[in-house]
Formats: sequence, structure tokens, C-alpha cells
Amino acid sequence: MQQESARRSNRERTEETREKLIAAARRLFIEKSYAETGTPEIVRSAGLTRGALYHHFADKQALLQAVVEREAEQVAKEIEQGSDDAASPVRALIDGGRAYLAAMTEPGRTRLLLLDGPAVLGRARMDEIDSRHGNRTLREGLAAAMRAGAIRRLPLDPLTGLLGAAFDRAALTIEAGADADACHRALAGLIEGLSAGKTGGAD
Amino acid sequence: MQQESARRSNRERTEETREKLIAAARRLFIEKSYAETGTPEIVRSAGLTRGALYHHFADKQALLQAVVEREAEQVAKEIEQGSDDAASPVRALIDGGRAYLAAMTEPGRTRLLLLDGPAVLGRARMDEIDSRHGNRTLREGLAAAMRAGAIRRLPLDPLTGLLGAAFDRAALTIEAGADADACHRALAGLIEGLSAGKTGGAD
DNA sequence: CGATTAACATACAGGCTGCATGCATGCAAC
DNA sequence: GTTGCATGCATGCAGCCTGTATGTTAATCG
Repeated sequence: MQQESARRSNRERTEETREKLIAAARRLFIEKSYAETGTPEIVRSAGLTRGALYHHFADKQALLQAVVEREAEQVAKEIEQGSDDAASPVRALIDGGRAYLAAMTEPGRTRLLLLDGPAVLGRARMDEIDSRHGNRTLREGLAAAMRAGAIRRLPLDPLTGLLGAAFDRAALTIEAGADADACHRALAGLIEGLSAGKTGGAD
Repeated sequence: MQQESARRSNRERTEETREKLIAAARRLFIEKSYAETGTPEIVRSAGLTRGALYHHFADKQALLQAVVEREAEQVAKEIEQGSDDAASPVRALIDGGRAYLAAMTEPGRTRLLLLDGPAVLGRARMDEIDSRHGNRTLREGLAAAMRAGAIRRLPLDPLTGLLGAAFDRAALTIEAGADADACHRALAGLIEGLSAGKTGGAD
């Protein structure tokens, strides 16, 4: 009766089910929000039951974490594809930022990665995910620019976090309907300031 | 029997009850989180019942909004008290930032204003609250500095948002145990960069 | 081919939210 | 001042959700 569906191994079956759950959860978490989406709705949308969900994920939070992790990975991939070569380290940073903002245009990413993720999983877990995917390229870019003497030397990790937060906010603001070009200019100004600001470095 | 409690007018009674609910909710939202705190626990902690809560607030979100609003107001007040006079516009910005970070040291404020608030109330409502209390001073400071020619001219509103986000992230990072001084330096570097970076201002 | 384990569905317990109902007290008008 | 209404608040209820325990089918392995 179930020829094509029963022919898959346990391994494939697991992968497929997890995939369906993550996809359905992603869809609903984006459309509504994590809090306003119930597990019954998720599994209904995935064509499964809550039994499958709680078999593969410890709880609802773990499902969100899987969704977030995958999304962060995807964003990192798009950024790396977008910014390969750059004239100068500073230009590389600005280009990377632009690629990040472009990636965050994908609907729902801001909600997943910047709102629900931090609130539900906590900033610690989000930082850990971020450092593996999102902020990694930014951090490397800043380190390279510092080594090259293109920007003033500042504490690397805090600066990475601060700039990353500025990028995040820019993504949110743009999605909220603000002037994207103005945001890009402000962001570029912030970065360029790092390169020129060697005057006040007497700390 | 209830002499001192029955002697208050309806007006006072309302104020007092709302106050108790907000205080209890604040305490628990900070200790745990918004999501993990139930209304039964809140009213128990306040010595009331859920009837009182839902009489004064439309729903649990409205209670959080009241808590957040009050907290943002308090932060703004502390900042204004902390930074009165400043030598230069740029120094005023840095001092203001330092005052903000100091205010955000108060336990739980980061969770209320930077995590649960945006996630539950949505960024639109939070932006509205922020623009009335928190970011207002920052925005005015940036505008003044631009008028004085102390920093390069960039789109004001986006820049305010971006810098505000950097401040927020600094507060979170510091609370997470990072080196506070390094965060302060990175933040100051970001701001000072705006003042020196007149090279790329060909806009 | 029998036994074990994994994948999944179903049923259940506890808790929570929001509302509707009910009571008691403050308040205003006559 | 007492009559009537509105306000402040407590209690009870309906519906939903989460997490878990139990049962069933299908795959894997000796």
C-alpha cells in the first residue's frame, strides 16, 4: 500500500521527518511568531503528529534552535558567496555588510535570528550560534583590517559584537520600511570612521 | 476591620493595585522571563488575584508593556541626571553612552528592554517607546554634534538606531561577563570615528 | 527468523490564558 | 441619606497548549 513511502530506510525516514518539521516550523514561526505558534499547528502543517515532533526534538525550544541554526548557516553561506574579492579591507567590510543586509531581506529572517531567537534561546546560545556562522566573517574581516593597519586597533571581540548589532539593527530598520539607502550610508559611515579615526587613539 | 486599607479612595486604590502588579511582574519577569512567568504567580506575588490583573490590564502583554515603559522611563531619567555638562558634542555622546551602560547595569533591565520587550511587544512598539525615552537623548546628541560640525553628516534616524543598537549590544555583552572596559573603548572608538571620518564624506 | 530498537501515533495530566459571572464598595444625584 | 450606577476585584469556567507515558508498526541485527 505504501510502496514509495515504506521503501526508505530508517535513516532516510528520520532525515525526511526532521526536515518536514523544521520546514513547517520555520514557515509558521515566520508567519506568526514562536510564541503564537502551537505544536499542534506545526505538525498538522507538516502532515505528522506531535509524537513525531517530540520523538525528534526534546521540546519546542529545540525545534526553534534547529530552525535558527539552519537559518544562520544559510545567511553565512549567502554572505560568503556574495563577497569574494575586495579592493581594500575596509571595502571588504562594507561589502560584507551589504551582503548581510541583502541576505536578511529574506522574509522572516529578522524575526527568527534577531527577535525570537535571542528572546527564547537566550543571548548565550544565540551568541554561540552567531560566532559559528554569522559574526565569524565579520570578526575575521575586522581582524584582517586591523592587521593591515586599515582601521584603528580596538578590542576585537567587543567591536565585532557592536558592529554586528548595528548590522542587525539596520536589517530590522530596513524591514520596517525605513530608507534602505540611508541605512547603508550610515553603516558605511560607521565603518569608514574606524579607518580614519586615528586621532583619538590616545587611550 | 480594614481601617487603613478601606480608607483610600477608588483612585488611590487603582493606583496602588496597578503599582503592585507592575512591581510583582517586573520582579518575576526579571527573575525568570516573560514567557516562563504565569499570571497566577504574578498575582500571588502581588497579594491579589487574576481578576484584578485582567481588570486593570487588557492582557499579559499589556502588563509587560507597562513594565517596559516604566523601565525605559527610569533609564532615560538616570541618563539625563548623569550627563549634564560636556566639553564637546562628541564627549557628550561618549558620556551619554557611558551613562546608558551604567543604567543598564541594573539587573534585569537588559532582559526587559532588550530581549523580552522587542520579542513580545514587537519592534514597532519598542521603537515607539524607545523614541520617547531611551534613544531620544542619543538622537538629540547626534543632531547637535552634526550641527556643530563635530561629526560627519549622516542620515540621522538610521544612525541613531544603529548606534543605539551598538549601545544595547554593549550592555548585553557586559552583563554576560565581558570586559566592560574593552566594550567602552570599542564604543568610544566607534563614536570618535564619526568625528574624524570626514574623508569619505563625498556624498 | 526471532529479538531488539527506532519511528511514530494516541491518550492523558497539568497548567495557563482570557472571559464571564458575581459581589461589594465607592460615588454621585436627588 | 438613600437610591442607583459604576468601579474594583474575586471566582469559576472553557479552551488550548505543552510535555510525557503508553501503545503499535516497521526496520535492523545477530
